[in-house]
Amino acid sequence: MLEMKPRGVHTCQPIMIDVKILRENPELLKSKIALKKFDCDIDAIIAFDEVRRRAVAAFEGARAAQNAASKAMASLPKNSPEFAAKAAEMKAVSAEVKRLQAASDEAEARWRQMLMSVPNIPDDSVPVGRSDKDNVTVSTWGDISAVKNAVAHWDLPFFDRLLDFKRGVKVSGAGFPFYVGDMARLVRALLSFFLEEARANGYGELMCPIMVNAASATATGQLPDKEGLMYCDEQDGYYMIPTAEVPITNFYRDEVFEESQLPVYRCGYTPCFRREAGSWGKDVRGLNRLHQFDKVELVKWVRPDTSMDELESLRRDAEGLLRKLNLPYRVLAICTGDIGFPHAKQYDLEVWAAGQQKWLEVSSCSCFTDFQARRANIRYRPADGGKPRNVHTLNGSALAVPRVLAAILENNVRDDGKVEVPEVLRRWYGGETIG
RNA sequence: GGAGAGGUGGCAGAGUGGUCGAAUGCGCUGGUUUGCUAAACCGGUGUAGGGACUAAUACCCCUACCGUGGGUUCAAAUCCCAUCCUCUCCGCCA
Repeated sequence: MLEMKPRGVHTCQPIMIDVKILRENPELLKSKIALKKFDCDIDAIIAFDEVRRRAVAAFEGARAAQNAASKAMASLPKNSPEFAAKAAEMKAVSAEVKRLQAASDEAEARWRQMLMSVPNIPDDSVPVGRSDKDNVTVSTWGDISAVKNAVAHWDLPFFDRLLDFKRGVKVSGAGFPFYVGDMARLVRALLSFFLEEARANGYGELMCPIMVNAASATATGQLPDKEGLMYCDEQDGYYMIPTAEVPITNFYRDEVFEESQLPVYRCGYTPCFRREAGSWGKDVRGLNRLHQFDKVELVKWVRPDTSMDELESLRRDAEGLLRKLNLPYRVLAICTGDIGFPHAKQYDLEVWAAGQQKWLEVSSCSCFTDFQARRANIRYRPADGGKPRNVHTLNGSALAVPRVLAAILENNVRDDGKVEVPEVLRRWYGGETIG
């Protein structure tokens, strides 16, 4: 593990799940979590909660006594023998309090660490399953049999000219291609289209830092376990973002909304960086899997009772892009065994790449309920004036550029070998074909 | 990169070892007064954890929190060290 210089303020509430559920309904929690693929010993955590509470109570009791004695001392004359005697007597008490405090702190730290290992509870509507084989196709759009002249995008005659992987390797390394000329313009057109659609759907745009501190990466769940996913700058303690979800979600870290402000929608375009060590070997060709790619991300902060509806509308917002691009796609409801650690529910959108005869994931729309909001300490104050509660957060790609680009290139080959650029992009692209 | 100043409650801003979770002002909020509004006056107004009691995330008790982490001390907002951040000046720079 890397030793990183700490950066940014530490969020002081890294409690991953609602402790109440843990205490009051452990069996339910256990059964729900068992549906996911993560190891997590709820019984051990509950048992340790008792240990922790005893340690905390012991320390706090001792500290209370010490504080009381201290207050009494404050009113004694400083040079009096009583004062000296009391001070001497309190030395032993002080040492004991320190010992109890250390024990309490240690228990607290270990407990938090244990809670970190508890994944989010899958929503009841999530299909039960063990692996990606059990994901459920909930809808399909477009006619994949209507595609003519389909070619894998890397076999297109202009591929090497407009997508320069070779020079990318020279300049950076594998997985860092250059988009050249018209292709660069097409990427820009896609990004403009995605952002304008997001704006029309009510998402306020952010241009984000693409390097973040450890506190941010922890809040969205990349740390502590997945640092291998990210490139990082050890010298200054920065991480290259794997998705705009990280800076955008952290935009409101440690903040409290008024209930009347919710829901809040934001979007942002960023390059995304993925080390993805060890995952190579398949999808190595072309645009399917890159170390750097461009993506527009949508993020929502919503009232808890609305989050599942918000997930549906988020998904529709992402789907709308594929429809307007006229690209066939399907929607998968990710099953309990394949769903991510912080996810309560997740849909993946997969576009049909006719040349490869493959479905490529271009979006993942997820509801995290209050899981990320707890880590990131994002709350709202209820309109009735009650205590602040955690919001629910959601996010979805809309969309990831390279695979959408691959699908456009593979599905729209004309008889003359050029690729027809979707109508909705021409406003920015400034032409009808590429190639 | 160099020099200096500073980080305190929603905001402004006191506080340099002991009833300080923290003066005061503003804001917000409840009330009194008042043709209405305003003013004036009185009161309330942070978060988290633990305990007790509960229908309760309400009341009560305790603990912690004055950027963050550590140290000194019987006792730390206050002293020491480290660190992050902000501001001003200089340098460098798209």
